[in-house]
Amino acid sequence: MPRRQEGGRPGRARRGAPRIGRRQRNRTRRPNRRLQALFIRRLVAARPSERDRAETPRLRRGRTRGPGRGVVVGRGHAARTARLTLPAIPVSRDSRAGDAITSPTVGPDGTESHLTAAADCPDMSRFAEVDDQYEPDTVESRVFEYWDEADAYEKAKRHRSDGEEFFFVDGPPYTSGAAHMGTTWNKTLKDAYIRYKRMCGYDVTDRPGYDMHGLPIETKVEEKLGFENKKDIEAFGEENFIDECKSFAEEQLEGLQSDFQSFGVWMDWDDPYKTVDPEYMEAAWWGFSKAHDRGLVEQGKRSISQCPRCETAIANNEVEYEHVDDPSIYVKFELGEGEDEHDEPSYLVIWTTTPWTIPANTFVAVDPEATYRAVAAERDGDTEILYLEESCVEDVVERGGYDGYELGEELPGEELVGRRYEHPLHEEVPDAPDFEGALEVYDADYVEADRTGLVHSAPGHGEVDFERGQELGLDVFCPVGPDGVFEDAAGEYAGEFVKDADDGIIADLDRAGLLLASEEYHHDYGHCWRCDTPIIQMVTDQWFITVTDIKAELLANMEDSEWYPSEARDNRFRDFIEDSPDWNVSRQRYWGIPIPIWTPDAEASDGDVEGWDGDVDDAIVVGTREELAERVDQSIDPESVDVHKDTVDDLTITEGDVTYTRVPDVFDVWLDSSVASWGTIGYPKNEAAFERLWPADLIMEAHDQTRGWFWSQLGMGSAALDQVPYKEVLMHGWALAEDGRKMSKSIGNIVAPREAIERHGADPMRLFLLGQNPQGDDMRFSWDEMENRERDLNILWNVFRFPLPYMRLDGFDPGAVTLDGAELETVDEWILSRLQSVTAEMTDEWDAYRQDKALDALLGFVVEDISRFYIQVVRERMWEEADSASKEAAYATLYRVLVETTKLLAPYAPFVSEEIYGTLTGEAGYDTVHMCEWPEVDERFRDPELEADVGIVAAVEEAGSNARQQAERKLRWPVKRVVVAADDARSAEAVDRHRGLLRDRLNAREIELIGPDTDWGELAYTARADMSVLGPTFGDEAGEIMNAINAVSVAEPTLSALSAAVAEELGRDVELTEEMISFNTETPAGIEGTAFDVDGDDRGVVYVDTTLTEDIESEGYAREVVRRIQEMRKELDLDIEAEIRVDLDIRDDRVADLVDRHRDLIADEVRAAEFGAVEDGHERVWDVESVEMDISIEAVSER
RNA sequence: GGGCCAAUAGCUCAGCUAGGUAUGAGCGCUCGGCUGAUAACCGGGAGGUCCUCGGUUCAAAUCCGAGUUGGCCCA
Repeated sequence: MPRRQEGGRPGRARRGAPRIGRRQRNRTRRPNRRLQALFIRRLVAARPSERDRAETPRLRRGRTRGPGRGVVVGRGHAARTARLTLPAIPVSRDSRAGDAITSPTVGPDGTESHLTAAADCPDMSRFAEVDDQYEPDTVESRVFEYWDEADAYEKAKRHRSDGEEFFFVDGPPYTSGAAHMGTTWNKTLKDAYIRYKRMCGYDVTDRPGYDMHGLPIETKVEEKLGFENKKDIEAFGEENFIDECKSFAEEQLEGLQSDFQSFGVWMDWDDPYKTVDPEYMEAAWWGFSKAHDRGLVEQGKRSISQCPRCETAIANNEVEYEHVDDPSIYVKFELGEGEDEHDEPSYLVIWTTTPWTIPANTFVAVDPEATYRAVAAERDGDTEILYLEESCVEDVVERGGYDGYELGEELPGEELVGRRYEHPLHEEVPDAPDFEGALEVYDADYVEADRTGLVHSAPGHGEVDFERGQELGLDVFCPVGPDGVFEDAAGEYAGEFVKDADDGIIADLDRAGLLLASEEYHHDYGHCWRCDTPIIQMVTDQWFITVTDIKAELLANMEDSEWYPSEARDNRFRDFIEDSPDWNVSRQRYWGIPIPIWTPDAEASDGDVEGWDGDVDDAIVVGTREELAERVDQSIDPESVDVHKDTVDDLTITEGDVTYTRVPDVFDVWLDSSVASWGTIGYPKNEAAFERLWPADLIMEAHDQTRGWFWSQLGMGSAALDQVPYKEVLMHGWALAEDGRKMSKSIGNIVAPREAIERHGADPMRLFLLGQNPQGDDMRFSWDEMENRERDLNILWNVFRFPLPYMRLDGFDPGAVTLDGAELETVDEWILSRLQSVTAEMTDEWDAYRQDKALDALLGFVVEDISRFYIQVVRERMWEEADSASKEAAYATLYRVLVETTKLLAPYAPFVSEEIYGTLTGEAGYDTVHMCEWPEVDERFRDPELEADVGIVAAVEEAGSNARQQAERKLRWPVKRVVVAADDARSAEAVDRHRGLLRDRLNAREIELIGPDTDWGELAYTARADMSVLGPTFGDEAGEIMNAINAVSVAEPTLSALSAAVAEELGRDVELTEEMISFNTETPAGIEGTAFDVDGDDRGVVYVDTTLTEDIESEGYAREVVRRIQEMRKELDLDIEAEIRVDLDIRDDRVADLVDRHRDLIADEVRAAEFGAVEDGHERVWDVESVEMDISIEAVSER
């Protein structure tokens, strides 16, 4: 398969070129002895021209080491460079070259022909030497470069261009700051699922998006330019300011783009959708105009959160709550004459933390159901009547510093309703509400029996006050301007910033004798999320999409989307929809999509025209740039016009006598992203794509988007198209810091993805992130876990590089030596079956959006099955020098397993997968592993019975190792026999079938099997109680009986024997049944035994007979000697093939004699040319099983 | 202040929907083994108030209630 057939640039394609940029290592790589032997043997036969090439690996040994980690050149990677120089073999997209191993071809010369000498192999780059150690950064650098050279992303994408389309929509991150761990998790998930879907054959839409408008950027730019408020912006000029915002947003975008690319996200980085592009802005206009067509747009007064610095409404979810100290005042509102029976002055007592809202007080609210008391409170001989909710009386009187009080009449809240009172600040604020209906007590459902039980209500400010005021038909009085400064209507307070006016208001109330108590209150108060200014509630004119009118539709549409996890949709999301108010989409700012509404303007019109009366039917809502160009008085080009505020504000529309001017507001930035599902495909301009793709197949974001993007899309989609714009939602959590709290600057616990990549690499970071449950739960960041993932990949790396030297030397050709022709052995069949099971499990998990569980299965397979079992068992077969069917089968099996594993890993760790895949497949594979098909289960290799067998055998082996250790018999010493007492036929069967395997693994001379129906002599038995049976039967006594059953031991495993023993233990008889107990065997003396279990179920016992015989001792000691000599060879840093002379002095004649019997074995293993006196060699005295051995060695060549 | 979610070994988490001895998993730690993948691999061991307090039950990590801490959302 071609990889950039124009080849490498000069000078970089030489095989064996010095490698730079690798970490310094102490160890040097030594070719192993068998490899040396092979070389020597083959060199003899090789022609001179071939010899040069065959020697290449030797030359590499002295390779230059580069500087430390971090400086990466990566040109020297043998696989890559070789690939680049080789002639290209064109491969059509359908040729499925990567699957050659599944559709085997037989070599032209029959099965023997593939084992050619390395020098003859045309494709030696395959199975090329790789780094000893997995180093993420060098792998990643090489792969980045390779992707670039090979156009890997484009190829992978093009490869699926005929596939079924899958419309993924990227939720656009906001372009401020750099990528943090949460965004990183999000993008990594997206990347993984896109890769997975591609591997499954889909043509996936992968256009990334960026949210680039809005107040956050405005405030950053204001900061940069040193602006204080809107007046500075006006002085600077709107156009200039918008330009600044645009370039700032673009700058931020670049930072994000490179961050996302740094951890291998493959999206269409050359063509992201940007909410600031005219084409995208048009999508918002279009959606809004559709909502207008349905009558869902209106202008109206609403109580909103206003940032007085930014001078705009901000969304509730843009309000951040912070701890602050505010005034906490109790104020007496004097009842009017004749409003009650008392002669003393009477007051309604209210409590507030916002004294500045008192000028706008319009009514007092009570709970009609609650009980109120008239309280005669006395101070300095004066008595006054206070009306309070009864549970609040004591507290208020105490705060008021009264000398004493008497409880007067008791009355339900509804009896207070209708009473009139005087405005407490009517002197300071002459315009204060006193209109019809004002200054009265009303009932309201927001009243609680808290503080005083009476609530000061100002419909010009508070949200609930406003709503109740509307219901009651009360006028709205709000004497505050958008900048938070009191206007003229505020009387004496005019010109003062509201918060600054608090003290004066409190003083005035005090002077009027209306201040009952004044304290400080520590609580959470809303602040502007951008500039940290305390927000104020006030009523202003805003534009709304009246989503409350289509609430039923929203709920019904919501049901059309599938959520993972599903509870999120049915709880949080539904709740939010049900409670959501109309959507305020207007902002009184600059950097946003201008609201496309033009209203009749008396001043701009010729002749006698009235201005707009607020009826939205009289307004013009423009839906597209085309329409704009057609309707406006000025001449503009719809293709090129930028529709930002500075441009469109100058455009007018004239129809008949009436000239319309644009409403100056811009959209709430949440509206921008709400149209992403059609904005990203260029709708309304690009209708074809919309028809084909919309709605989105999948979106995935964190749970904060329930109230954000999940909601805004549903609202906008429903308003514009009466449909939910997405089919599936994967809702993940937040990235928390190691301490379990959210990452935040103030706490200083932020971990940037860059830091994680530097410390452990992008693949390990991705593995960590993708190993987290993606459904709803928050993720707890952990350096430890990331290190573990790096270690997992290191194991994979070792597994992958282990067979390479052998395959390379033998010229293994996976195209010729296939599984179908191979004489598979049991372990081969087993690992292939495991591969099928893991593939099946992973596919299920991916499809259920639990890629984390799929990853667990994969890593378990790599670590447990391949590394700890298969490789261990198969090593000897690979060491064989001669060609053999067994070796071929091992090669073919391991090759298949590794390639498939790499594919399964590809969505998680795209870098290391690429390198492994490239090295394994060479020219025969796809240009990138990410073009591969997701592995399918090959039923031919699936053998659940065999998997169960080996599971049992592995359990027996583990137990055997345990028993060996208890007997203090090292694996180096053979044991006479291993007895397996199987509890069930299935276990016996498995052991019987795999005796040979067990014998090897346990270094036993013999495996003896005791079937389930046979007792083995000299065994005692213990019982284990089943609490689920004991509990219901014995109730209170169950625990005690359980302990007794577990404690006793009997000679035979029968109920009667046990009953007797338990009765004795307990001191009384209990009636036991078979169901209550299960018997376990107990180790007899002299022989060590350990129970083995499969998935927690005991299946039998393994006994290791460690009786020594001369034969065993002889081999055991000999191997001890070998081991010591090998150790000493290492200490001398001898080459593997270097021959030595050994001087062996064993200070025990019997042992010396035993060892001597294995002289040949020792000589062979340690490459001893001779035994004899060593005078000036390396000498050590060892203690082997309490026998002193004096060993000296020296290299013979040194003499 | 309200809604939703979480809390289990030093770390990251299973187990909780259908209550039944926490032989929990991986990693880490520790002791031992292996030593031709060796910064790999294998075995043993230590390590838990299952956040707290109540309740239901013969029996609660699991079900119920209250609280604590953390997270998200909303005020």
